Amino acid sequence: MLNFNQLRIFYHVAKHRNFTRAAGDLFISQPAVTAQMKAFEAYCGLKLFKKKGRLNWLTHEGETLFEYAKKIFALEKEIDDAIDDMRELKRGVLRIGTTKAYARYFMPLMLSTFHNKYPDIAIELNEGSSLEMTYSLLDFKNEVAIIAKAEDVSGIRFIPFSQEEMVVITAPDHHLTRRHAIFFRDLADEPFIMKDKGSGTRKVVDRLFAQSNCTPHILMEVSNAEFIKQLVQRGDGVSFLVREAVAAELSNSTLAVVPLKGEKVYLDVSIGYLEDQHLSPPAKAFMETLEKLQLGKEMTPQGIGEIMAKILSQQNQKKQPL
Amino acid sequence: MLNFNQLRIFYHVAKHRNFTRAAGDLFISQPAVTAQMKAFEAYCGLKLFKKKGRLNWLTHEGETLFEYAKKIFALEKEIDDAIDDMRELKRGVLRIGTTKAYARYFMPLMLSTFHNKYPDIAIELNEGSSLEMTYSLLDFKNEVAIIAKAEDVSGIRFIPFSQEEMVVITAPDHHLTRRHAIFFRDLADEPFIMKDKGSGTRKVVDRLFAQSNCTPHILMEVSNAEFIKQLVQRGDGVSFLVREAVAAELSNSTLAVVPLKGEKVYLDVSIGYLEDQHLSPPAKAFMETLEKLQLGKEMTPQGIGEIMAKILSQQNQKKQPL
DNA sequence: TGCTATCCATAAATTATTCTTATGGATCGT
DNA sequence: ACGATCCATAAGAATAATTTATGGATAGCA
Repeated sequence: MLNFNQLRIFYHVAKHRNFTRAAGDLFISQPAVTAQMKAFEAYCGLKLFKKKGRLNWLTHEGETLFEYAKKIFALEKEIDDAIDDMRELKRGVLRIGTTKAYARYFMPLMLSTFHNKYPDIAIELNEGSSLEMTYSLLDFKNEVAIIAKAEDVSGIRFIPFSQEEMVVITAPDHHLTRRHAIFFRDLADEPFIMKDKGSGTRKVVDRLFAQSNCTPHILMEVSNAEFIKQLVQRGDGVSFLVREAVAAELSNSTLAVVPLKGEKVYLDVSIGYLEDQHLSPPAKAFMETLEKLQLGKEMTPQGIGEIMAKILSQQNQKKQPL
Repeated sequence: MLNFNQLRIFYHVAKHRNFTRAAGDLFISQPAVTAQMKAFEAYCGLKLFKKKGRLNWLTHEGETLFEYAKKIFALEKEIDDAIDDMRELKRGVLRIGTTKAYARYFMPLMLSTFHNKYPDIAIELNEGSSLEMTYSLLDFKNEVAIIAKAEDVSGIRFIPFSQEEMVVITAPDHHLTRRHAIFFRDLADEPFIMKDKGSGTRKVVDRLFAQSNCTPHILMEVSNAEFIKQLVQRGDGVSFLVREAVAAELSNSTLAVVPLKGEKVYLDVSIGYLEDQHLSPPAKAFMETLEKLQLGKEMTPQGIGEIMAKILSQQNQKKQPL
């Protein structure tokens, strides 16, 4: 088996055609070089040097090996650089999983913040239901998941990130739209467009119906929030979604929100990652970035809207001093 | 400094995604692998593996390093192959120096014999005067020189290879041509075409004139034997050359030979190489090839003509059993 | 020609590295 | 729950690499 230590010493000897200077390069003593070169020639079964007086030449065989050694140690430098880059976040991949809604509504800003700070880290954003994304952590497809914590899964740690207000949505001309505020149980009387199983939204809705001791009249079970919005808009039924997801429709009044009596309902958004796995440097950096966004987090629920505002103000602060 | 031992172990671990099998590959114990991988991760400052139960995965960083490791160890294999090839004479260079006359008259056959036996060794044939070729050994331009031993040079060993008969050449219609035999001193009366200094032929001629107590009447001093032959052919003078060099002209009678009274004169052809330098495998193989050609060498002078005949008969012997 | 500086070789001792043995803990399939 | 598989840990052993000290050879220089 080729001894790379000997090859390295050979490389320096060949470079200088001088044992003593090679020793200097490598911060070892000259006899060490002599010994290793003797061993290397013995391993090869070839004479690699010719000595004329105090001049040192390479044999043709030595020259051949020198060419290879150059390639090897050029590659070694590449490797060392790659290691440094990965450690210093000048290279790497951040694999995040999230739901379609999150991907659409607030991951872009979140990721652009991260990308601003670590421009050399490639971002891989995967979408799926909260549950799918939770499992994607377990088989290492993603390192971080930004999802509604659907249920406790052993091995995964969730830390709360934001709380999204959830609202009853109706068509603008829906009969409920005229009401000032309703009870959640009132929704049991309406055709309800239900989000698919596996989503955090569904979990909240199920819980609320259960707490209200009634069962929804489910018109349809849909995974795609965009589709839900269209159905509601057509007046086929009502639904219950994260406010942020209908922000555009509310501002142009294609959808309406009916206030609920009592406390506001929130969807807890968490950041999940594997409990006893080290996070990769990019993932660690991402988590730190997120933590900073929450630095001034008050006790009051904080939605992505406020977080986004914070991000934007931070970016402005950064730009001003320049 | 990157530890190639660790990289090698990492490479095998990554290949199998299994520490124990890597240990098996390398004929070391599994704890050795564990220890080295721990050290390697510490060196990199990066987690390289993820472990899920008994399954082992590479992190993205690990995958990146694995790609590099593959390149490194592919190169290592190339190096090992190159070393083997060079040792087994499947690769290499034979650098020979010789005189123009030799290069023309008998190196081709000699080298084709060698090339037959070692088809993968490249042959580099350099030409120059005997003296130049002797010095070319000293500065490592050539490893072996086939020349007339011009003079003792410290550090170079000469071993006799062949003895070439030297003959007086004249134009077919020259007045000497009619003589049955002449004394060497008779040549002092003729315009003599002298070979240049530094050649073995010149040395013999000088010696013979000195022994005959006379000085030649030098018409011209020429380095090129072909030119000498032309001058002699024109009848401008006589000269004294190796018989083998004028074989073609003798057979078609464009030149004539005048026999010398007394013993025949020979030019000693030697093989020179550096005394205390190891010969490269190709050079060693070449020397052995030459030695075999002389195996049945008798005490009588043996010229290249006889050696060539021997080579040819050996080649024929080889061909017949097939 | 001898002096000196440079450079490589050698030998013995030391230090560093790598590996082994022995053992234990975790996981997974049956 | 049991055995098989696989990795981790620790202590000691084996191996490899290096150092120090010294000597010999060569070449430049006085």
